[in-house]
Amino acid sequence: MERIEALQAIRALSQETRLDIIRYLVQCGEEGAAAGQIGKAVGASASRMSFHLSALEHAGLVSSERQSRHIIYQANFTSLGGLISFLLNDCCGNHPDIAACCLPGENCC
Amino acid sequence: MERIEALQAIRALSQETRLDIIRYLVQCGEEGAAAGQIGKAVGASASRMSFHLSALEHAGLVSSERQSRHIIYQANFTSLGGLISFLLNDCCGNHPDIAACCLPGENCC
DNA sequence: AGTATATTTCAATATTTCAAGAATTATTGA
DNA sequence: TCAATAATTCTTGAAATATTGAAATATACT
Repeated sequence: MERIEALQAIRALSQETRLDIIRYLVQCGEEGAAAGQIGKAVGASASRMSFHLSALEHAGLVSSERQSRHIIYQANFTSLGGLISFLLNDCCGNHPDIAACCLPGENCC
Repeated sequence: MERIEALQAIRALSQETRLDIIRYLVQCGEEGAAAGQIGKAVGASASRMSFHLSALEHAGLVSSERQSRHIIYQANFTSLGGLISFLLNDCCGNHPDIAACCLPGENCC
């Protein structure tokens, strides 16, 4: 993930409700969850959910798919992994305190 | 790192100049760099630097120390590592796409 | 067609954040 | 003490962001 893309992902995560949405969607895994269900989980109104989910989708951190009346959102694990790799490599590269946490030879070290 | 602390760190990183500052300070390592030197590196005025460095310090991502007329800033690698661990564990916990990047048994998996 | 459900869109408002420049503080050395 | 350097603080205004509630859209069911 490149600097600008990473910045957009970080911006998207930098808001409490949106961070909670991601944390919840990660727990939901591949199955994802409907907007209303996520809203209940994080305690936000429908219009707020729509606003924040759209921001997350725009940043590439979630994807969506309509299923009848519901719109199902899923965490984008590839993007999340890319963001973490950016922070590890480009942003914190090679510092022992941080690199110790990764496998050598993997894309994140 | 806990949720609120992580959120503050993410907010601090969510601005282009501040992200550049961290990237530069990480390159500088333990030695750190003076505010003016960082400002030259990232192309920001003195008052902007002061504003952004103070935000980063408040979030715990950098520390500072006066050395004669200069104030030397250093990246806080412990905090950066904590943020990455938070994203890996709490935020993206156990998903294979992401967990594959870490050592099993380490604090981040 | 009519009603209920799920979600998005829109407009208004409030809040936060950023940038620019002037003024201020701290330190050093002549 | 005075001048120079380094950095911070303060003020102002502009821009971006978040919240609320009402209205609109899409889908499903009867």
